[in-house]
Amino acid sequence: MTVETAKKRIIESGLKFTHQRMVVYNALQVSADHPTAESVYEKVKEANPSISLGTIYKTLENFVRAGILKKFTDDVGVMRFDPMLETHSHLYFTDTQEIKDYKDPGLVLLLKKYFEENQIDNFEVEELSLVIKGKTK
Amino acid sequence: MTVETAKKRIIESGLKFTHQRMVVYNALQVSADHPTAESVYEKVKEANPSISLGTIYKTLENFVRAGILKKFTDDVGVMRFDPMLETHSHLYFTDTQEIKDYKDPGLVLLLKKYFEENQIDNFEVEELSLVIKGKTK
DNA sequence: TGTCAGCTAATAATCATTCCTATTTGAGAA
DNA sequence: TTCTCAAATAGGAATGATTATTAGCTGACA
Ligand SMILES: [Mn+2]
Ligand SMILES: [Mn+2]
Ligand SMILES: [Zn+2]
Ligand SMILES: [Zn+2]
Repeated sequence: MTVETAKKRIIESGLKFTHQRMVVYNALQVSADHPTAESVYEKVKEANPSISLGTIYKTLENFVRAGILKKFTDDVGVMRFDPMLETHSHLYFTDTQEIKDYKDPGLVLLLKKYFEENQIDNFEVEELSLVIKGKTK
Repeated sequence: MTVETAKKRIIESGLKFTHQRMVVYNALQVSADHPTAESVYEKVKEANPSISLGTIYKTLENFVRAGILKKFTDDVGVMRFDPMLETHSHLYFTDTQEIKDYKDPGLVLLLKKYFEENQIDNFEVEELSLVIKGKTK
């Protein structure tokens, strides 16, 4: 079932279906955190020892271009890949280094409304993202 | 005058005053953009050809630790140094690659208030920063 | 069954940043 | 003023993440 879903998703995004793409796809769907290319590599390599790190990078990049994943650069400059496509913010845990999703439609609306009412001179807002740093309470 | 101000600022931050520190300090005070270590190096090297890139990095880092500068990682993962110490946001110009300051106390209050009223489960917010991407209108 | 465009593995190259170390500098002690 | 020593610097090597290159492989399709 997971295999079929993955296959379907990959093919309908316009990419050819391959074993490597499937395992990378699945690794991301089950990940709660926001894995780096390196951590996807480590995970995938367990069952697929011959896969190369370059393929991981290229596959992730292809998925981003195809709209299957998003990517962002974390606060130390490392690329993170994110299977959640809807607009959301990230919580940076300064104690554990985790990055968790924070989805809040109310906040999105609030910000959108704010910038509609308070235009910035000579600037057209295209994308807003809030970086939230803090720690476990 | 600039020299004396720089000297004063560096010494009162607890650092020894050196020529290298002065020129790096001044390069940042006059910069409108948010320079990288490399761009500070290029600028400073004109009048100080023997300064080394390692010294630029170390000096900038010392200034950050001393509270004279702030630093952040831009959207492609490169370190940026910022002489504006007060809380503010950054406008990322997707067309020109510029990063400009956007200071808006109203927005800061709005966000602060929002997160006081809408607590996040098991998370204590320490720092909020809004990344604003867009282009010249 | 043969072809060919697209994939992949392996490895080299790049880029930003940090580390290392021999040498220099300069503030304070004598 | 001269001496001394910790701190600072220059220059280059090392590191880590990412991208580029390329030769060989694979699988859909004629
Ligand atoms: Mn790095
Ligand atoms: Mn990098
Ligand atoms: Zn996310
Ligand atoms: Zn700024």
